Amino acid sequence: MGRQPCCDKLGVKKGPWTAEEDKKLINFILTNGQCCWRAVPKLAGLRRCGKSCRLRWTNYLRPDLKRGLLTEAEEKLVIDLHARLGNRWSKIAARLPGRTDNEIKNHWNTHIKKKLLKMGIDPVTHEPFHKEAKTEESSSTSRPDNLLPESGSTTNNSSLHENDGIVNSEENSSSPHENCCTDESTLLDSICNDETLLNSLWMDEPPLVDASWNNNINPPATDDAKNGEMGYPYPYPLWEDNCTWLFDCQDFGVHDFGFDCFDNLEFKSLNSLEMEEKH
DNA sequence: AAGACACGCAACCGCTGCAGG
DNA sequence: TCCTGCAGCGGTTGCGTGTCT
Repeated sequence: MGRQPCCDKLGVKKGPWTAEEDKKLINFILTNGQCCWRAVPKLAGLRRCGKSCRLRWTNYLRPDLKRGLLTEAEEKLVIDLHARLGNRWSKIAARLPGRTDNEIKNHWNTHIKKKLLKMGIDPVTHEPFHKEAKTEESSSTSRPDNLLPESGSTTNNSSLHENDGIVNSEENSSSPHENCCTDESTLLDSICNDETLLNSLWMDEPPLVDASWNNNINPPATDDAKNGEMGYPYPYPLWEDNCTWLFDCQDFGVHDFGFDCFDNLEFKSLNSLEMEEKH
């Protein structure tokens, strides 16, 4: 329908971001918050597509991001969530504070998929291959785990819990986890038997960590948020806790950017300034 | 030491869903 | 109700880096 491209293709830069571009984007978002992404490149003085800016921010520059490989616990959680949600990486990422959908997707494709294949588990259905072959013969009754109902149908969480092939104790007797890896099964079981966690997993609400960012870098105020919503074992990433990334200069010299202003006090005042501006 | 290959990650592309007019 | 524009999502690609021969 002649829809405009998301950005003016002419003069829009592609490829890896430079430190200078990162600096501009960070500066802009820290002072203005996340507004209309389409307008960001212009306002921030970047020759980038708004989409590209959003991706760069959410996947790389966001200060609440955890860096480094997924922990074993996170990996297990990803596996479990994938069994329930399928390739809905953003939903999965929403349950893993500090992790991005892209990161999880990459990790899945490069690590977890291979692991599962090695274990003889189909990474798509989370069923052991031999079992899958069996069930395909009498397929009408079986349902791949990744075809679970949309999260809108969360009215009967307990029944889901009981009936889900992954957690079903009956199913566990012939589960891939037991066959292939007791460590995996132990942890998965512990996750799956955690009613609170499971219920929360079926809720369609993202954890507060994301909400905080939707609210433009303001740290959560509630104790719930600090303790980790839904009883998550993960420490809730606070802005103050995570701003250290700026000083780590992990991939570029933040100090070279003139970001020395980013000490805790400055962050706090910055936050309060933003709050004032909004009111 | 150097070339080939494999791997992992960042970024892009195209599609979808949603909100506003 | 339809159309349009936007943000967001998931699949895919390409490049940088590490490892092997």
